[in-house]
Amino acid sequence: MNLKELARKLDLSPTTVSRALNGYPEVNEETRARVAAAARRYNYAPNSRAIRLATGKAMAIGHVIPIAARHEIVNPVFADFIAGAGETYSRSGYDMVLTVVPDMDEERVYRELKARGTVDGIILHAPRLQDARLALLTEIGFPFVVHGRVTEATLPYSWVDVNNRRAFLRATEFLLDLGHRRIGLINGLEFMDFAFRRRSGFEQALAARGLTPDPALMASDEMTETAGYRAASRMLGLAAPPTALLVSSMISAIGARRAIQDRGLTLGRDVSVIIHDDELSYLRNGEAVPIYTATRSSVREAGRLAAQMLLDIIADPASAPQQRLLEAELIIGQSTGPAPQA
Amino acid sequence: MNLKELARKLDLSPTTVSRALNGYPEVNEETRARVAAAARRYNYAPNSRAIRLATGKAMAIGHVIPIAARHEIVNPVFADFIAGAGETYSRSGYDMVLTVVPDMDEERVYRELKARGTVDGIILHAPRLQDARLALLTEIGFPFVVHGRVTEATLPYSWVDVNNRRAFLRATEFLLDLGHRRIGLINGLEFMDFAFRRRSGFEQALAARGLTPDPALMASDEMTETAGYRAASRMLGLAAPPTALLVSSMISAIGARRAIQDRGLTLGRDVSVIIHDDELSYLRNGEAVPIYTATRSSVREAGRLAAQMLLDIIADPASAPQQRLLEAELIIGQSTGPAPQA
DNA sequence: TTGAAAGCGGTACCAC
DNA sequence: GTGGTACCGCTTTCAA
Repeated sequence: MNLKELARKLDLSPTTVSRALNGYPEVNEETRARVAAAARRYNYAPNSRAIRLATGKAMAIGHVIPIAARHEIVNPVFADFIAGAGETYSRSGYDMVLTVVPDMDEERVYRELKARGTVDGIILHAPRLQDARLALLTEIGFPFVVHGRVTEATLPYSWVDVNNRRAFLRATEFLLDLGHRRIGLINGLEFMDFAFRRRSGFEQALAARGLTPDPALMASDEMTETAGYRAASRMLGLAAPPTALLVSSMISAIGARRAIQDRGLTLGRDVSVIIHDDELSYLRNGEAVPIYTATRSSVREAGRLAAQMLLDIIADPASAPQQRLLEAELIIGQSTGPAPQA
Repeated sequence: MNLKELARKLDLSPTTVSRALNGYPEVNEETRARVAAAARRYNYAPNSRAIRLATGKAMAIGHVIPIAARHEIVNPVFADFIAGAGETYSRSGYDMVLTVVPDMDEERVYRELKARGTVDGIILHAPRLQDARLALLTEIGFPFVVHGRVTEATLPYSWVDVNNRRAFLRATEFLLDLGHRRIGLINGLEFMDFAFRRRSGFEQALAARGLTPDPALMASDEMTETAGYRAASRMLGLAAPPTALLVSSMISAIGARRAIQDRGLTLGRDVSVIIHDDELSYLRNGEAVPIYTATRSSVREAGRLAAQMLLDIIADPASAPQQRLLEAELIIGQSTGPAPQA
């Protein structure tokens, strides 16, 4: 059933039917009611391909995942962000198009996405400290919002980010307050902007107490279980091992825990662990546990916001750039961390 | 730049330009070369909205995630499947549309997806033991492939699945061979088809040795850290606690590990753990660890296959239904499991 | 308040 | 081998 057929059944013109269905004011209310009833009766739904061609809008937003960051898609942070964005889109009648691109021809993909008009705008994931995509998208005039920030950007741009620096600053301070002096940082790849910021928060907290970060107690690698295991294992094998670990992702933290176990150490006695990007709700019930920070619900909220921001910018390009910094929902449980060694 | 403009520049008709670009044989090769050059020069890319309207194809596949299974999106299994499917789509010029639907109006969503022609077909995720969506999609004639199976289906349908039953059967056998007799199963919600199959494999292995499954040693809940913690904690507190745990997801396994620790037990000495849905590559390097099973790469392959299967079915509906069962890539590490108690 | 008709940017059939 | 033209199913002036 399409518009023309429906109009014929009603003995009306397609124009009027279209107007009635789309809430135009000039339609006789009685007519509108008849049309609405018929539409329901015949299960009419407007063809989205036709609407898109006629209006020149794609009614879709692209989420582009560089394949280099493919493990990224498995990252709960990414998934939560997507879930949040999806809520916004479905409320606004937009589709969410997921594109996985081999990073060799990233530029071609973005250019084509624009030229073919598949999507109206883009959410950029996994930004680097400096990221060529900003300039490209700005140049071709493609609306976009970055999930995260690009520290070394030279152009204004829109972004939504969680305050990674502060989250790690506070977590580090917390450990310092407990008396820890040798804290290991197991971080993501630090050409990624978020990882860079996390380290900066970590170092800032140490510096504020007059401490110099020990390079041996800092690791930067993919946030996989393997990498977490290796990093933790190496640090714990040092002559002066860390008494606490600050881990940048839940996945690496699994590896870190395993490393602790393999060395015959006990979490919460020999080592405290802080996990970022994690949410263990049972910890909220007041059970004795190590400390941790959580951002997962913040990230979902970031997804909702970023999507809405992009829709707003598409509706009114003059409103760009917009920025929004969310505080990480930092939750610190009751600590059973070790008495720090002298 | 659109087709008409490009044609004008070349002093050719839109028809010829279209044919040249789309590889029709009747075009003069010299002409084709000229057209190709101009297209590149002017950065021409055909408008996908126009193509879609003209051809009546959406060139897009929908992946629908029931919001009830929203944590599902965070599940590595889901993400890997998506990543695999994405590879297939980008090779075939298809888009992947992710739709998160509140399960209240699931039916409406599917009907509209069909009526509006947003996508050419659907991949169905998170199927239940019996799932009304099969009948609905079949009735409205919407091509689809299920990621997983629907045990109590009454209609033929297409699916791609990983052999969950066998994976859990083998894992259980492995533990039995080690001498374990009290094995705890921490499973997902068993109205979900995959979870049902996993339990069935578990029970089948026990039955083959004349053992009766102990209800106290079986848990079925969401695959969250919280649930994993609770289930493991409960089982370990029994008068006759399990000497090994078989856990259905990496996330629940984190909780299970934490429960083991909280009770002062040691993994690999007091308790063995098997994780499904997990891939710990460092375990492959021969380090002494408990046992585990892995399906993650199988799942990515499943995603590739399911996408391809759907594209084939769309191209030739007569080829449906198609089915494909993949064996889980079962990896069993060197065990450090406990000597089972008498 | 309603309708006729011209697009939107391609595809594909039919002539030449 | 190339071009003319009628769609695809809507939206959106412009007239009535």
